[in-house]
Amino acid sequence: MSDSEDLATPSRPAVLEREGAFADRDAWTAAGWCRLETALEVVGTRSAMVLVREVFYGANRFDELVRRTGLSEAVASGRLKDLVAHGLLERRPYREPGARTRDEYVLTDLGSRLFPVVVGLMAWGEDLRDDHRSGVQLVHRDCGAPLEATVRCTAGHEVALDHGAVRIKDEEWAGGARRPT
Amino acid sequence: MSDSEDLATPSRPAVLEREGAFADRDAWTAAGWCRLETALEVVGTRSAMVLVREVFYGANRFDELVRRTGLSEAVASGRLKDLVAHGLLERRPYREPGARTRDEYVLTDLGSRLFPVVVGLMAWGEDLRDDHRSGVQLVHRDCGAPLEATVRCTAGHEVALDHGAVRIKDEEWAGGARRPT
DNA sequence: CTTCTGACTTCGGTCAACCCAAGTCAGGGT
DNA sequence: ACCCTGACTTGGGTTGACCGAAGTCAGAAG
Repeated sequence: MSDSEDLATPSRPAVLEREGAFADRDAWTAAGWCRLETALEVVGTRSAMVLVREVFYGANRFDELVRRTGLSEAVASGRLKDLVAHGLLERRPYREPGARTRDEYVLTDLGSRLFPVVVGLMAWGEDLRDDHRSGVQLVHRDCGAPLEATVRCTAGHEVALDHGAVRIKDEEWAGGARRPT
Repeated sequence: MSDSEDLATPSRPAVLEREGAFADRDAWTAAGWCRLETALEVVGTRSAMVLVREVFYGANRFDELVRRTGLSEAVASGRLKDLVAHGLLERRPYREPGARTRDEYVLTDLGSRLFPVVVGLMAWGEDLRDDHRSGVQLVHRDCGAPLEATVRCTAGHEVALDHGAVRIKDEEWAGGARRPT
């Protein structure tokens, strides 16, 4: 399809292909539908992300999380509540010898599934600054090579951007509603 | 209960191992160092993310981006400027027959490297809502299977959370500074 | 019982991220 | 020359994300 205008001709970077109803540029707005926004409501803030990061790094206690994230206690406290409420973290009691029992925050399964996102953002942050030398690095424990996030399909193929496609999940069902939340 | 103070024993979810100077919980604060924060300064807002998403979906023009993201023109305009300034997007002129030349926004290489992050967030958003039926779906164009983001090392091994480690990239160099930002 | 300490909560206050509505501005069409 | 349209910009206002400092509160130590 020679795009009516000549705009498809010059080296245009690869993007996702639109399939089905999604192909019609105006029939659909991903606005309220895309789960990206759902995700961002929970982890779209700096405080949420750095807290999650620190939990990945093995910090679990309130004071440790506050100190290592640099957040204020108020924000840390509030955000931790959110993260627990949304099921990313779980509060569980612990007790140091000679101290009263307290709660620590540990990753749930849902929380740990953010791993690719965290890795992806860190890797991209390096690209952004073009700084692959300073800062903190994630590596494979076994072989020492740095980590990166990749995209693949559930069938196991690695998928580059120009081999991906977007579509509406359940067109039948969605067709009726035709409206974001 | 056995898990009063022997807090490492009970089923504790996997996290990253801390290596080198990073092993000392107090010697280091990732605060200003972690590139996660660098990344979030640029794409940490909802507006930035949804714009990037729409560009991945093949929207390039201002009005289209505004309409499909649901952002106000003012926010879209400002954010697009940021994204161009940071090198995620590139402005390039186009012209429809019988209209004056305008600019459209296309992904740069840097921008397209956010692909795993976008996929990861979308997949995680589904887990969060436990809704794998409605909304928009990314699939492998060739085989139709849904996409997911995974973590692996540059040597090609797939890396689960409990096989990853954190460390300071250049301890020699960083040791002198010992301070964020 | 009192003290101490870690984990919060509450209280101002700032700044950034949005919104809607109403301009402005540039260039092709007529 | 004038109009129209798409791409912004500006203005006014709300909300949400943060901060620092000052409480509160529960329970082990003394």
